[in-house]
Amino acid sequence: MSAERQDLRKAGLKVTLPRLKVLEILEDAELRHMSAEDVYKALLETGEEIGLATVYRVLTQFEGAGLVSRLSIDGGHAVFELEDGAHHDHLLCVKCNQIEEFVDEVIEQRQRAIAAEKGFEMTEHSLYIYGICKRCQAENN
Amino acid sequence: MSAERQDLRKAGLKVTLPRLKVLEILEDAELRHMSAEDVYKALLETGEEIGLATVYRVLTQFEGAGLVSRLSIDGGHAVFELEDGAHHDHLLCVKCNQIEEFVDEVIEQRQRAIAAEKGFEMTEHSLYIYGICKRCQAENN
DNA sequence: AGTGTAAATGAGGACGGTTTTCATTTATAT
DNA sequence: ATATAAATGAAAACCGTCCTCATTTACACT
Ligand SMILES: [Mn+2]
Ligand SMILES: [Mn+2]
Ligand SMILES: [Zn+2]
Ligand SMILES: [Zn+2]
Repeated sequence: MSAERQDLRKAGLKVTLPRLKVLEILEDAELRHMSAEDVYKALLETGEEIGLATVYRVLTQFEGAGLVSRLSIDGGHAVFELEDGAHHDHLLCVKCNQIEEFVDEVIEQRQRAIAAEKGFEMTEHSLYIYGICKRCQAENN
Repeated sequence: MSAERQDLRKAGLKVTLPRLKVLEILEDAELRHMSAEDVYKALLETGEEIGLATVYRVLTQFEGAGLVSRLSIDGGHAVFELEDGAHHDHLLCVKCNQIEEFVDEVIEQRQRAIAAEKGFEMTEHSLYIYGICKRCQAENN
């Protein structure tokens, strides 16, 4: 039994072809961060005829099961990535849409402190740094 | 000439009734953070028959003119607030949708440092802390 | 004040990403 | 194998936001 089948079973999800294929796409993709549309197109390229609605459904279920996490990018569409258990935040290039990741314990700590100061019971946070990546600076000058 | 008229003139915008009324709503509202729909409903309550499309247009123009700023809340609709020149970030209650503001220089600094480390030319950032506010903790236990 | 002109408005439709509906197919327990 | 609940695909619905275009309005110049 493949690792993907086990992952789905553990997540309490029936092992179906769409779920297996979506999981494979996410694992094999060169891009770590993919929109539902990206996943859908990648499926078409491998010859799988899976509907876009199913892709959305499966990704949402995967999120619920903790297999993937969803980024809500400023004003646009959602982006999904395989969940690896370790929290991180994102840098987004506004020119080429490339996404980089980072972790900063100082920021994490300050966030907890701010929530505490305000009497908030923090459930999560979302931090995006927007800018122009190194490559786009060089190219576009 | 009212302060609002001057503000509009300074922003290079013709002084029209919809723009004056939207500005008044934002200035007089008990809530500092309002969606386009909120503004639209507030206008209806004061008896002004201003179309929702116009509200969106005016808010977008105000944003362009630096009179208001727009928050893009996780997965939902945009929220607008009067621009006061000083950057700040937000805490959002996931129960009652109340919004609080904060400024943290340590976080601001770390963000700049991270962008620099990655070779990014930072243009902006968005930081939201989600949680349960003090009041909702007390009520909902 | 009256007039011309460009800009702004309102109504309704378009739009894009996402979700829902419902008839059909499929996975899994027995 | 069979039964049954769950999953799927196609198409339509949804929702916040933006656009189109005919009409109205603000403002500059008499
Ligand atoms: Mn990531
Ligand atoms: Mn604010
Ligand atoms: Zn780039
Ligand atoms: Zn609350």
